[in-house]
Formats: sequence, C-alpha cells, structure tokens
Amino acid sequence: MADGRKVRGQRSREAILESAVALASVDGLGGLTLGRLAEAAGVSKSGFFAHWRDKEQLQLEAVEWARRQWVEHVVTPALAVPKGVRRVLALHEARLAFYEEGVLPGGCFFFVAQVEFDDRPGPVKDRVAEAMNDWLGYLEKSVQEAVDRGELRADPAQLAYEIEALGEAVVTHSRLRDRPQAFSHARRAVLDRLRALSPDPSLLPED
Amino acid sequence: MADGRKVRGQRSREAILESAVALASVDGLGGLTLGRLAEAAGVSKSGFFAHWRDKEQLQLEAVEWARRQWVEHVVTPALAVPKGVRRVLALHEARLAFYEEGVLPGGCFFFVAQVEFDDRPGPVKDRVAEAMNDWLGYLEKSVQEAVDRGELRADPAQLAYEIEALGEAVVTHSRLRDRPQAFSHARRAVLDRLRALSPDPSLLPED
DNA sequence: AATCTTAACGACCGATCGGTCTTATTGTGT
DNA sequence: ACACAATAAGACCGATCGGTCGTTAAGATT
Repeated sequence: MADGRKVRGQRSREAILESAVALASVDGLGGLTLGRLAEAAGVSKSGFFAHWRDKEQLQLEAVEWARRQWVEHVVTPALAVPKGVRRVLALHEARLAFYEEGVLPGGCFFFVAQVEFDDRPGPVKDRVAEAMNDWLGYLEKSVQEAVDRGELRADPAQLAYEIEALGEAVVTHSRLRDRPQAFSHARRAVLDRLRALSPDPSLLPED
Repeated sequence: MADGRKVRGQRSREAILESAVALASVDGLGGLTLGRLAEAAGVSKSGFFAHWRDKEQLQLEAVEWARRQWVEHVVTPALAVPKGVRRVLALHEARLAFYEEGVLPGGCFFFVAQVEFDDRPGPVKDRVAEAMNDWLGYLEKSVQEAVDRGELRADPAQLAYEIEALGEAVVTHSRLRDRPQAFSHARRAVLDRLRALSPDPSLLPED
C-alpha cells in the first residue's frame, strides 16, 4: 500500500464518503445526487466511478462509514464509564452530545436513513437494518449488564426501545420546535426512567 | 356549488390529495413525483395543474389533508374517552392503531414529513411544523387536564415529548425490526409511565 | 342552438438525473 | 527511456424531472 496512486485514491475516496454521510444526514441517501456530492467533495462526477460501480455501492459504503463514525463518537466514549446503569446513561448522553455538537449537519445519518429505507426493500435497507440491529443490540446488552449487576430492574429490550425512541426524537424536535427544550426533555426522560428502575439512585447524577 | 363540473373537479382533486398523502407517507413529499402521482390517482400529469399552481402548492394542501386525516383517526376517537389520564392513554392507543391498521402505506405522513423538512426551510417546513405544534399542543393539553383532575403528577410538556417519541419510534422499528415487538414496547412504555405518574392506577387497564 | 366556463388531455420544453465512454494525468516497475 | 497501471476529467447519453402550451370534452348560461 505504499503506492502513491492508491494513497491519493484512498484520500479522495474518504473525502467523498465523508461528504456523502454529511449530505445524506440532511437529504437522505436518495436525495444525495452524484452531481452535488462531487461538487461538495471537490471531485468530478465521473471520477466518482473509479471508486464505486454505481450509486448503490456508494450508499452501502456510506452506511459503513456512518457506522464507524457512530462507534467513534457514541460507543467508544461510553466505554470509559463503568459497566452498569452509569454506562447506559453515558450512551444516551453521548448520543445527545453527538447531535448537539452538530457532528453531522442533518443531525443523524441513521435516523434519516431508517425513515427513508424502511419501506424500500433492497441491499441498502438490509444494511441499514443490520447497523441498527447492532447498535440496539449493544444498547440492550449494556442494559443487561446493569441488570446483572443489580443496578436496574428492567426488561432490556423494552428499555432499549425506550432509550432509542427518546433519543431519536430529539433530531426532529430540536429542529422543528424548541431546540434546548428538546434536549432537556430527552435528558430528563431517560434520567427519570433510570432512577425509577434503579435500586441505588446514588449511581446517577443529581439533576 | 351545484355545478357538475366543479363537483367532478373536486372529486379528482380529493383523489389526488388522497394519493399524495399515501405516496408521501412512503417516499416523502419530495420523493413524490407528479408523474407517479398522476398515475396513482388516475389522471394525466397536466390535468394536475388545473388544481394547483405547482408542486409546492400541492404539498401544502397535502399537509392539510393529512392533518384532517389525523384528527379523524386519532383525535376524534379519543374524545369518546373521559378527560384525564384515560384520554391521554387513548390518544396513544389511537395513534398505534392508526399505524397498526395500515391506514397509510408508509405508516405516518407527519413522521416522514418532519424528517424530510426539518432541514429544508420554506413554506412546507413551516406548515409541517405548525401541524406538529397543534398536535403536540393538544397532547400537552390533554396531559394538563389529567394533572388538573389529580390523575397525574407530571410536567405536561415533558410527558407529551415522551409519549410522542415513544409513539413515533414504532414507525421505523415495526418496519426494520420486529413488528409485534415494536408495538408491544410502545404500549408498555407509555402504560408503565402513566401508571408510575398516576396516584390512582385503577383508572388504567391491567396489562 | 350558440356561447361561455371549467376540467382534463397530449405534446412538448429545458434542466437534471444516474451512468458510459474516451482521453489526459500521474505514479510504478523495468 | 518506455510500457503499464490507476486516478481523474470532460463530453455525452437516454430517462425522468417539474412545468408550459394549445386543444378538446363536458356542463352551465342565455
């Protein structure tokens, strides 16, 4: 891989993927046109086909790219917090921080991709569903760890659904309604829920 | 308005709007193309311009149409239930029934429209935001009525956010993951939440 | 019956879409 | 130096997009 040509290629490949995920977080993977993508990434439209056979191949790889980005910004930071109820809360907070900091201009790639592809069967839907399954599976596993430690009394799948729902809703509510209030509601909702389910609320922050 | 021409015009106008809302619930208001819409509604593409100046005018009226549909299927049925915590639950259940019965092929017009337009300023975004404000305002008012009757101890805006989030998430989760489980989680989440906030849980169903 | 109004149609327009093809540039191996 | 490989560019293609235009069919008015 010391080939200067491939290195350069990899660089623009990544630049395109980076732009693709950002643009898709706003207009969706379908609303992403090759022309605007090429312009945003600073390459020509045709040079794009040196890296992907067609638009769908790019979409599939964009999902992978967004997944890595999610792991980096949300999952990894929460690993610094001890397993149990505190890590569950940390995952929720890391998600909100991801949204609040505006890492992606549209807020959340996967939220938009889900809504866009939940009714459109095909490889992209499958890949999006797979990524969501992995994430929700991890969220659920983290809840299970808290249950195992006696820090929560809860059905992990049920609580994972709730945390996911309360977190996702911030994306639209912060944009269409009151932004600070949306984040405040999402924070309080999960914090209150965890407090109610926790035999030892001292593990959770005051307010 | 006994004019046969206008009557006929009104009929196809409504047929188009009905198709528009249904198609938009799947592909969004942007993904809705005039060609496919004309075909679905059984009219010619150009005949469409007898009713609306351009696509945006249709989109705006489609929002109104979807709003009326929501009131008819979700708000009105809940009015049969007495004010208070039971009506709050009835609103949630009516929403889930709306999704579960497949009234719209895509599940929920407003959920898709929100995600699509939250980053696209303009008249359509404003209209969607207005409709969502009205709905969430009504949800909040219903919670307030329950609080006033001593049937709930809650911050109305906070609880309205939670119910909305837990309900909306069903749309994608029922399509991308486990359908019955999604509905079950959404039901249990709100029921448990209301129980925890209610001084008199006997007002709520057993399980 | 003649006239006017309204809905609806088919043909067509420029722009943009995803995608192909040919060519130029850049770097590698001999 | 020369052949080869890989990235990227520009011109171009058929299809489809939102939208216009001229016309026809049906019903109302006189």
